[in-house]
Amino acid sequence: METDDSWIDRFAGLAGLPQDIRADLTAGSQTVSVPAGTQIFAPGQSADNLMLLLDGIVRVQQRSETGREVFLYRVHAGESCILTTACMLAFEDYSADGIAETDVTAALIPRATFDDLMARSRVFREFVFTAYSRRITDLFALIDDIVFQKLDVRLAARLLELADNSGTVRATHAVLATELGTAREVISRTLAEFHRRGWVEQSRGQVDLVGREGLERLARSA
Amino acid sequence: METDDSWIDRFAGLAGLPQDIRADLTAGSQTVSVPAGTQIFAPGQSADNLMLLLDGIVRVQQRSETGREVFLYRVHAGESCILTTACMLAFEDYSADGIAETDVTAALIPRATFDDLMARSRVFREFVFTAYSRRITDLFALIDDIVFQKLDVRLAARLLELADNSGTVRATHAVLATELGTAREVISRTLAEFHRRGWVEQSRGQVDLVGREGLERLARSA
DNA sequence: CGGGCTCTGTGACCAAGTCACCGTCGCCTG
DNA sequence: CAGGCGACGGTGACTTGGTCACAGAGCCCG
Repeated sequence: METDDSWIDRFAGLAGLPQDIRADLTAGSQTVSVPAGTQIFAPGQSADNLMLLLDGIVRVQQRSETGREVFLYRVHAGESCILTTACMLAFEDYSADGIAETDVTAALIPRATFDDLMARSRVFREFVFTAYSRRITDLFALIDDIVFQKLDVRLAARLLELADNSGTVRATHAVLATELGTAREVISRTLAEFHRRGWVEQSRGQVDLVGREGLERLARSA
Repeated sequence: METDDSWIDRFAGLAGLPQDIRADLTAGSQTVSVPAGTQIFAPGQSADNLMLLLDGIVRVQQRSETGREVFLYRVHAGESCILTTACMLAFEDYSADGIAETDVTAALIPRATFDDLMARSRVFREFVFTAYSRRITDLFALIDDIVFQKLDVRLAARLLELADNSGTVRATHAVLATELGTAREVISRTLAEFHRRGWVEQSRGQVDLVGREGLERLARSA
C-alpha cells in the first residue's frame, strides 16, 4: 500500500488538514496517470471518483445534439474536476466530455472516502465548496464573454493564453473555432485579418504571434 | 420561538432527515418574506445564509461591465439558491444579481447551521450537491442554447414558458431581450414575424399566444 | 391639454455564422 | 514512385443577428 501523501500539499486548500484526516485521505484514494488524448469522462457515464489534478491539463467541453462542440473550461494541476464531483454526488450522469490535453496525473477519491471526509473535516468542506464556487464564477464569465464580447477580441485573448513562451500556438483553425464556440471559417478570416495587421504568421496547424502588443491591446480593449 | 418545521416537507430531498436533524434545522434557521421586486442579492455583497425558496420566484442575472444584462436562471419554490451557497461557503462575493420576481418566502440557513448539518447528515449533503449539480447542468444547457440555437426557436420556447394559463405573457420586448441575451430590436422583429404567421397578438407590455401549436412546433424543432 | 416617459417599429449598416466548393499539403499504400 | 485520401485552410455568396439612429404611439400626471 502506497502511503505517500505528499500530493496533498499541491492543494493550498488542503494545507490545513489534520494528520489523521490526511492519512485517511491517502489511504482511501489512489493516483493514476493517463496519456494525452485520453477521454477521461463522457456524457452518459456515471462518476465514481472525485478527481484532483496533480499534473497536466484536462479540457472540458460539451457536445450538443447537432454534433458541434463548445469549450467550457480547462482544469489545471492543483484544481479539482468539479463536474465529476457534482455528478458523483448527485448520482447523475455527465453531460460533458473531459479530455486529457497533456499527459495527466490525478488523485482519485472514491465516493465513500469523499463522503466520509465531507462529514469529518471542515477544511475539506471548504476546499470542495471553494472549487465549486470558482468554477461557477468561471461559467458566468464565459457566458458573459460569449454574449457580449466581439470575436476578434476573444480570439486575440485566447491566442495569448494558448501561446507557449516562444509565442507559438499549436492548434488548427477548427480547434480554435470550438474553443470559442464559433465556426472555422470565422477563425480563418479573423486570423487573416490579424496577419494583415502584422500580428501573426501562419503555417499548417500553427500560429506564431509576432506582434503581441497589437493582440494585447485588442484583448484588453474589452 | 417558532418551531414549525413543516416547510421542510416542501423539499423532496430533505424528506429523509431524521427527527433530531429536522429540529436543529428548524431551530437554527428562520423564514422571511419579501415583496416582488426586492433585490435579494447583488454583486459585491457577501452572503451569510443559504436560501431555500418556499414560495415565489427569484430571477438570477449577471450585469456585465458594459451595462447590459444576461439572464442566467430562475429559482422556484422548492429549490435552493445555489449561487448564494457557493459564495457563502467560499467566502467569495456574489457576481450576479438576484431579484424577486414575485412576492417571495424563503428559509434562511445561517452559515454555522449549514456547516453543522453538512457534517452531521448524509441526506443533507446529498440534498445540497443535487441542487448544485442541477444548476450546473442548467448552465451548460444555457451555454449550448446561446451558442447553437437560433433565436426564433429560443424565443418561441421562452414565450411558452412564460405564458400564464390563459396564454398571456406580460413582458416588454426589452425584458424578453435580456432574458435571451439579445437586443430589443431583434425581439421586435421576431415577434412581428410570429404575428405574421398568426401565432401571437401583441399589445403594449404583453404578448398573447393565439397559435400555440406553431410555437411549439418551432420550439421542438431544436 | 401638454410634456415627458416608456414602449414599439423601422431602415441602414456591420459582424458573425452558414453553405458550397476548391486548392494544398502530408501521408499511406499499392 | 504514383495515386489517392483525408485533414487543413481559403473564398464568395448568402442569411441571421446585433447596432445605431430616429420616429411614432400609448401612457401617466400635473
